[in-house]
Amino acid sequence: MTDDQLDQILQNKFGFTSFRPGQKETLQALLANQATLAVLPTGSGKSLLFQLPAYLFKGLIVVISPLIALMQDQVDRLRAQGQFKVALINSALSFTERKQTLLQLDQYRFLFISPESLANAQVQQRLQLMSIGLFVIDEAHCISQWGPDFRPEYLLLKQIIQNLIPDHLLMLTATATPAVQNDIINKLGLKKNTVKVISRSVDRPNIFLAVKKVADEEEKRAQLLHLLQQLKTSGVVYLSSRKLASEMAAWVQEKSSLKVAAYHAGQNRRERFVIQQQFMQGQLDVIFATSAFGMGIDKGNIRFVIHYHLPGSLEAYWQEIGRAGRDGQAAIAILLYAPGDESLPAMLMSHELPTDDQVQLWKKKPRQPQIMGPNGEVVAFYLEHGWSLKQVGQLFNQQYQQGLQCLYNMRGYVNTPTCRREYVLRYFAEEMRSKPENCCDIDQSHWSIDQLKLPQEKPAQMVMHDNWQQRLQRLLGSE
DNA sequence: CGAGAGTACTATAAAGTACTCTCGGTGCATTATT
Repeated sequence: MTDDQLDQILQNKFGFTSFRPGQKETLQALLANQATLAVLPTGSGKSLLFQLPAYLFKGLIVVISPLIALMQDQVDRLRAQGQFKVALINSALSFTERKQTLLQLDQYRFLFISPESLANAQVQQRLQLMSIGLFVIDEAHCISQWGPDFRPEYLLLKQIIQNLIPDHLLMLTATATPAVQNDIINKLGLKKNTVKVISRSVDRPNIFLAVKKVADEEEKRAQLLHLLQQLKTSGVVYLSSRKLASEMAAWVQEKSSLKVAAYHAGQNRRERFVIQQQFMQGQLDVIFATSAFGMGIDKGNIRFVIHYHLPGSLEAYWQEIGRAGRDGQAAIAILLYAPGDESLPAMLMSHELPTDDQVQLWKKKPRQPQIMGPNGEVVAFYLEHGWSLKQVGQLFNQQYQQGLQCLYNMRGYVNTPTCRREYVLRYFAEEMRSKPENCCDIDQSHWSIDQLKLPQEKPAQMVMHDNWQQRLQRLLGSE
């Protein structure tokens, strides 16, 4: 396959005249039969990387996706493009729908599926009978981030890939340090030198970076309100507590003329969906969110992201602030920091590893995972899937050590005496090529919000035509 | 893990000490009995 042929497919089938940076290199690596890890920032057209191969390879294209909503998005998009041979398998499907899909799987070109559904033995047996042209892991950093302690099915992918033997393997992510890249490769049982890594700069030069150090909670609150009143535009405030997200939203609603709402996993899916839609359509100015808010959010004109709490890693921080300024216009990221803020993320990642005794006890009474504390079920999962006690111990230990290191580096960002952008890029093993005019609060110690010339959005308005009920129905299934 | 709130104790009483309690993030999947 020559360059010209790729260009032609792009033009004829997708209507684009040229590839975006990184796209062609990734496709060429796949064509050269290399397992490929593409680290490309949001907006660089990652979907094309599993859509275009439908014209390059025979066989089913399996896409692993972490969120049902993401799957649904991709499926909708493909269907809108006229590609109807698209299936998805997840818990939103009824039993009969799922059975039908599995039976007719050979009529499809694409299958979107969660790692949990893929772990199902029947699904795997069915896939064994098919030839798989391309196996894609979307949001591949989840293997490293969520695999060990939160969604252990991610760590089954290694075995599943070895069983299914897909012709091609593609891992996609927007944010991964070299350490995370290696972790992904290791946890999938691949050899580092057999994987082609394609990466582009993670820099987002249109986002101004700032840290506001405050003395305590009270000052932080005041500072937040002050900032929101100055910004007067569309943005997200991230917090690490559901309760506080709701409380702060209510407080700001009362103290200002802004239209705001909270968003976290404690709300039901309907509520969350409506809030997200309202935000996307400009009916809400500010969302007070936990880390539940983000993946799959594609709103171009988010002008600011404020962190009320310290995230546990720079990767997480960079992903969260990366939701600002997607339209390329000026945006700002502000981290509020009070002494001692490290303790909340430290707590969130402290995994109480059960003792050997407790695991032995669980083995005798397998139906009582609660004897083992918070992560008992995850430990039990690994034991049931053939891990040894020692391996599980090592896995959790490694996760904990990495977490500590990440938090340490996050704190480094807060305290860095030199350019913040330089600090972040160094963390992602990049060099800074050019400094944006408005870079960060270290370079411009007398910065002000006015000077950044953030485009002003219209204040949030109520819009009556709402066209999302159908989509909601699909997301919630027959619930 | 660790901060902050609440409670019990002491035994001149008041305020300090020691303790216990509570709270804190992300999503798949939910089919079953002793």
